[in-house]
Amino acid sequence: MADLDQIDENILRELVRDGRLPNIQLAERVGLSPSACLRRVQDLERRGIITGYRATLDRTKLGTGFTAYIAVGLNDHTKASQKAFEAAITRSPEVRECHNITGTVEYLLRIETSDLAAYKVFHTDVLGELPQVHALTTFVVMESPKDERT
Amino acid sequence: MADLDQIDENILRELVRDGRLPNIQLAERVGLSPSACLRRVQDLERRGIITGYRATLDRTKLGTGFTAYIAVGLNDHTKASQKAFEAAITRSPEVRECHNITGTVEYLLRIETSDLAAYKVFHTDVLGELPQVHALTTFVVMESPKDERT
DNA sequence: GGTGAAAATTTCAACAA
DNA sequence: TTGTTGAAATTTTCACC
Repeated sequence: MADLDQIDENILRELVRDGRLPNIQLAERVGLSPSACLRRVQDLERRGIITGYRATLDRTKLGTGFTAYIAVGLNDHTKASQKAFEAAITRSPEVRECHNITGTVEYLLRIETSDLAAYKVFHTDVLGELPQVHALTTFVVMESPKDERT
Repeated sequence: MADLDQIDENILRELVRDGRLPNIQLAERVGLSPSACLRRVQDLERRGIITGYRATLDRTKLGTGFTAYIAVGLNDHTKASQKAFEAAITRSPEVRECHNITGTVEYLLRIETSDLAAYKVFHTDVLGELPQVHALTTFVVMESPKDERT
């Protein structure tokens, strides 16, 4: 699986916190020379443990300030229904995440749109039109006190 | 609000895709000189549009293969309760996201732990001990057919 | 894992459109 | 205001110990 020592874990923690931390400073924080540190980082990348680096944006300052989660219940639990639903979901850019969950409903979706009006269009014209969908419960995100989505 | 031109949007798109893209290459892709490009990136950072950079990890290769969402209802809706709850949540590394939502409950949390046993410990010993918490509903993530968390 | 040096990049002051 | 040039400061990278 992984097999990481304490230093590797420290490296990951620092890079998740700041993906642009200069290798020199990273080395200092984890107690290695820059070259040894770089070698470890490159190893972590090569092994697929670090999958990439991303800038994180404040989406409220861009157009896409509206976020909601939707719990979706399907009419039945057949594989065919699930596949059809997932296929439709995958095509919709408003859907940023789709999780198949345990519980009273089958799916939890994260939706991002420019505003409530755009959300309503998606809710009605896209989700409302899917024959597999039985119940929709919307939770509008008002604030995110913590958000460490990677 | 934002007021971004096409070049800014291109910069953001590239940096979300690869937060470590060297400024020289970024400049080339958006059609600017390196220094003009750097100035724009620094502006975007200063204006809070770029909020940071993160390494993204393959968590299945680490120990943290268990993911669940929890809907949390509080006893009351006072600001004090919310602040106390959010403070406790922020300290817990298992909590990767905390969203304040509309609906029958107040919060939706995303929890990541190594396995179900660790999750149970968190559920009982951390969340169960918070005096503000009234109701907890767990949704275990079985699969994520789409996941574009940034 | 460390050292040291070459290659590459970031950064910024001065200048131009 | 926005972009460019050029050079110094910093960082990355790698062969060798």
